[in-house]
Amino acid sequence: MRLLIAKCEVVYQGRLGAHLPPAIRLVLLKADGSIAVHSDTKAYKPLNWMSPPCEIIETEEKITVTKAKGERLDITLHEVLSDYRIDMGEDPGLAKDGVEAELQALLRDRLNMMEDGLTLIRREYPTDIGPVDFLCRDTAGETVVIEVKRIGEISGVEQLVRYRDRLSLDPLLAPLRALYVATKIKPQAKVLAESQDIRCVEIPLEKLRETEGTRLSLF
Amino acid sequence: MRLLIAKCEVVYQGRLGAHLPPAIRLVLLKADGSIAVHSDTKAYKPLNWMSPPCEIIETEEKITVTKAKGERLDITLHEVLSDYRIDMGEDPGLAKDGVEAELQALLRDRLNMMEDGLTLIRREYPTDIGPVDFLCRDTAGETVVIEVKRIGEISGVEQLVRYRDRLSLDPLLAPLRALYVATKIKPQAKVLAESQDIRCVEIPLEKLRETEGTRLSLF
DNA sequence: AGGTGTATGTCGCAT
DNA sequence: ATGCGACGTACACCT
Repeated sequence: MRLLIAKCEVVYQGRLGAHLPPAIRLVLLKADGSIAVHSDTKAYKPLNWMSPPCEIIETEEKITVTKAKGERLDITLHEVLSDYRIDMGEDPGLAKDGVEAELQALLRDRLNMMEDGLTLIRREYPTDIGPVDFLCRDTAGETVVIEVKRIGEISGVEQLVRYRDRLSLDPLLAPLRALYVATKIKPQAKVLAESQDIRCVEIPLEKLRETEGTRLSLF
Repeated sequence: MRLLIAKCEVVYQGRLGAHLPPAIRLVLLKADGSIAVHSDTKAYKPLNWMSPPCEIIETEEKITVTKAKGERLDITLHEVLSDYRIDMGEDPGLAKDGVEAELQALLRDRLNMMEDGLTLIRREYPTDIGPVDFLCRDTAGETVVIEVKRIGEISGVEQLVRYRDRLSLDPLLAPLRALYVATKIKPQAKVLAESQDIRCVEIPLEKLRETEGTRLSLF
């Protein structure tokens, strides 16, 4: 990694055009071939950047970065205040939990936490407007379309309505109803869901984790 | 701005959980009160971060960051390799040339590229759920509700459906139909649009730029 | 390579 | 505060 602190001017031309007047900034050149220009504001976001693969050409007073599709970043260095390099070695990487993928994996083995007696027809059931998280059958033999979200917001309800409408065109799946599952569902999303005859189920992550899965409990 | 390079271990608990095993990383503390942990990969994204407002408490071997809503970032410093501070002064900020705005401006003078014989009733026609990009009349005297997007995705279709539903309540505007215009429209959005009787028109940006506007050609 | 959905998305702006 | 749309969204995952 290379940390270059300099008074510089930046021009980006690509998906849009952008210009940065001269000021002192941090230019961050990573080992992955990326480059980013940071000011002392904007939290974690750089003012300008280019992600790999890109070509970085450097002279005494200019860094020119180009990408395949005609994108271009020009950094004019007016004064270099510091130029520091360090070898960081390999990064062991990041472990995450609590994302939608984990939720789905947990729920797959705990279908009964969403509703008693559900059996799985298919996970990621494909439709031509996108995949349904879970397609299940209930004890009465009705098909249940399920959308899972980490945080249940309005847009998720709309997504679910689309899936239900789309699948209701298929006579093999009728009759059909929908279920909205999230660790937390926002009040307005609940209102919208209920107005669309969609049942909401909130399952806190801790509760999911502390229980054994249905599948496991069979053995 | 402060650039801290250290062998460190990071734990984030908040909207999700994340853990970083010990390794050499860059800890970036900005004047805006933000903090970000960067590795030598991942292009412009930090591995972990916290944006302001947040409270940063530092001891010899630990940085603890907390936010109002129970978010928490713990950085354990095993070995500090470098600790550099610099005053960057005010940043003059970023000037951008928008693309969405340009697209609309170009189309306004080229209504016939969306559909032959359109006349403009109003741009940014106001409704109580937001402004319609273009409201036009066609050769048959029908009102046409138009939504313009740079990239045509499903959510744009939904937006357009809401506008059409809303405006169809106004007897002065009936009969009414909708048109979805974008430089590129995604397949799933097309499917949804057509199922809602919405016509899709794709107009590449280059094509827009190379043509003269209708308005101009009148003179 | 292109399409789709997720994100600790973030960032504005309007309500 | 919440909702909604835009972003050079970036990014992983799939065909």
